[in-house]
Amino acid sequence: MLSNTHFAIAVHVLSALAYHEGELVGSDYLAKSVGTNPSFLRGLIGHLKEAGLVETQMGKGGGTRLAHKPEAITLRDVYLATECGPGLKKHECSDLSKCPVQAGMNKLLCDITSRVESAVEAELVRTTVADLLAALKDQGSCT
Amino acid sequence: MLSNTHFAIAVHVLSALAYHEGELVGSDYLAKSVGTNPSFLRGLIGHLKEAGLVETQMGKGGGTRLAHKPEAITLRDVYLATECGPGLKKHECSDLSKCPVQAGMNKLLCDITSRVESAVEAELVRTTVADLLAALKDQGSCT
DNA sequence: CTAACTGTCTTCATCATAGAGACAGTTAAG
DNA sequence: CTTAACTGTCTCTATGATGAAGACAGTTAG
Repeated sequence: MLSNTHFAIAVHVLSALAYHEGELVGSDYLAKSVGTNPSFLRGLIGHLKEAGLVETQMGKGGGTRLAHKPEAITLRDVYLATECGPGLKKHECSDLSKCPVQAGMNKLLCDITSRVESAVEAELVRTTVADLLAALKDQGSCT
Repeated sequence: MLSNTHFAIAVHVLSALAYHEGELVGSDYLAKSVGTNPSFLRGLIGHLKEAGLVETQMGKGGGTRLAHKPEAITLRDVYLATECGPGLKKHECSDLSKCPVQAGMNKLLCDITSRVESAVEAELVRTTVADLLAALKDQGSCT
């Protein structure tokens, strides 16, 4: 989890949108800013939209903007929006083996993973997009 | 992070070793038990050995055993042993872009990742291999 | 009507990963 | 001493996931 590139890109996109708060930003601009291609980005933005983090408008002059104030969007939201499905690699224990350790291992790993998942979310919920933007501005990266 | 299959397999291996505590267990047996191939497993065991979690003995009758009591091995140890290097996908922001959000984003993402990393480790340190083994036995998976 | 977008599909190249086999080095047992 | 049974470490290969890129229908402002 979080190894997913999507999360990083989504954070980047949302920060960019927060920077241009209120405006509709095109996927071409965003793609260039983030360093990926518009098509891929539109797919990702679709997920953010499903999660209710952004709004899009089609047609000429269309684009994407935040659906809420930057203060109201936490990185946990971004994480849940991008980390589609239960992130855990299943590791499918084949139940064929006779090893006694085998049988219950899957359940155990699931438990561990979900506890870790919770810990990750608990950490991420502490940061909002507004925090990121403030940090960026503090760094003086705005020329 | 934790998306790594290695972690799950390592947990499985260490549980198996804990079950056979004291004995030297061969990589063939372990591979069959865990459901992977001996060669790959020997590589993984090499990492666990480097991390001081297990001891190996070469030659006839050789194999692997835990280097410490199961109570003394936490999942954090396993995590650090298997998750080689800084698990974060870099996402290499190209500094060519003019977008003001661009420049400081990398550093920000690194900060976030390392905080998440700490949270993960803090959760994992709460569970030991002994806990896993006890849970497995409780489940009655030992026939 | 046209230009400028999004949303969605398909195709392609790339890369990480694990499976598998091979082989030298090591050790116990006879 | 010889043999058998291991580990440690290669290499090769098949597979799957991933993102880049392009195409195109649908939508909307002017």
